[in-house]
Amino acid sequence: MSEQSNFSERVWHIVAAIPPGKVTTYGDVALLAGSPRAARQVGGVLRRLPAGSTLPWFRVINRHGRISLQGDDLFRQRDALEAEGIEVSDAGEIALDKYRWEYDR
DNA sequence: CTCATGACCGTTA
DNA sequence: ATAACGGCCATGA
Repeated sequence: MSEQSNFSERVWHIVAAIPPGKVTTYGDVALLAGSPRAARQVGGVLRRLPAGSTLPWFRVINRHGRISLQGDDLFRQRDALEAEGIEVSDAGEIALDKYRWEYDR
């Protein structure tokens, strides 16, 4: 009965399920949301999150294991990840092999 | 309805 | 390793 009506809602549910200390990619979220080619739109959804949202948007990075954001947003995402034990280089690189979230079920 | 945008990705060089 | 290019497609104006 939990049929999600639209892409944005599916993205919200998936991102909300990423456990602390883990990350996933835009492409993986798109895949789980049922639109394998809509990785770009995942970023669009996260960019338009309502102010005050508690969604852990910072646990989504790109396929290279790098933070896609620039400038101040890059620093904020890096700090949020480091705060839960994820190692991030100054350039914004994360070891996907080590921190990638495996969705099962 | 059309059009522009873009927190992406795979391929190619 | 980096960079350019084209395709992709949900969203908002």
